[in-house]
Amino acid sequence: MMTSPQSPRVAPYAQSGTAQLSPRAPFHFDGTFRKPSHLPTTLYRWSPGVFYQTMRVGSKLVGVRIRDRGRRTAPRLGVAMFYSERLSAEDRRAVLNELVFRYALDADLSSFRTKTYRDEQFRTLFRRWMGTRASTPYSLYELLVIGLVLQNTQAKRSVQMLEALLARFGTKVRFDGVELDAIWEPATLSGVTEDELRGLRIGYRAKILSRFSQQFDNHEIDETTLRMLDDLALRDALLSVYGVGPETTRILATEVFHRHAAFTHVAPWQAKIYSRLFYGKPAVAADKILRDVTRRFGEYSALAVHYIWEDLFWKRTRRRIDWLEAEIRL
DNA sequence: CATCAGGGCCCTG
DNA sequence: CAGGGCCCTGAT
Repeated sequence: MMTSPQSPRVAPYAQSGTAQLSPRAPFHFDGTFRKPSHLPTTLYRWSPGVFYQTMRVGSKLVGVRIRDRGRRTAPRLGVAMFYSERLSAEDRRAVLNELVFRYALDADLSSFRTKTYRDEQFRTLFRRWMGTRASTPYSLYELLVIGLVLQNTQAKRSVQMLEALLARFGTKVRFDGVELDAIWEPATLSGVTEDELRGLRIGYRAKILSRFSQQFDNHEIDETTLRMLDDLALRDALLSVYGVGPETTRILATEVFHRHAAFTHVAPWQAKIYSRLFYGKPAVAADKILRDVTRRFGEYSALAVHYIWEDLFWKRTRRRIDWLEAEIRL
């Protein structure tokens, strides 16, 4: 068994560029940057109107602060970038372009809005969150790592596995008074054996992590290429990755690739929750839920469900929801 | 103490 | 196409 050295800690970054972004209206800042149903990690930090994360641009690991500088109908984001040295104009541009993609800042939600505002059951909820993007701060590789530690366990152990991996392979980054962890690059794991990974208590996931990391490293999996595929081809490509099944594919397609129709899978524990939300009863079959939601929201089924799901978990942050606690076990 | 299920997926029959 | 097994951990 190996010992786990502390993750490298880079010297505090200085501010190295600012910019403004203008998302297409409507844009909901907190709905987009805070996802209360997601695994809480040390990889980002949210508080109302402010979001911190890191982002890799080439070999550079850049700190990013995003602030709400507008309104829902006239959105504007103040972006500050932090790095150990001055960032080139090209690097700054790359960060901004990546933010536009990761948060779908130019998404046109007008027909989604029209459709959902006609939904009798949830129109108030859709009004409350309109402008929220189905998004994630993570790259494909990073969300794959998160998805991996989420598999076949409960949130507590997922956090523990992620912490162990970050302590061994991650980087700590300090900027603007915050300290965040950053996920390693795929190449970092190239010389690492499966047994060594198992030593971090990630179990059978070691094999999966090794395999897809290597595929990223040798560009067999390439996020930029995948972005250009149509929904079906993307789904096939993701499903073909060893260790990636229907649930992880749904998450990646929706949140990394913004495929708003990607409501393609309902896990049993989720079915119980949707049953309550949509039908007001405890146990509607997953395939019925899938059919009904698809018929109801069509090409926006994944985005619509995202609003409804996150709204529930927002409520949970404010007051205990007994029936929900029984289903999720954190 | 032993047993079991968990925010999933692979593999076998 | 259904169901057992997988690493490990905390709950029972």
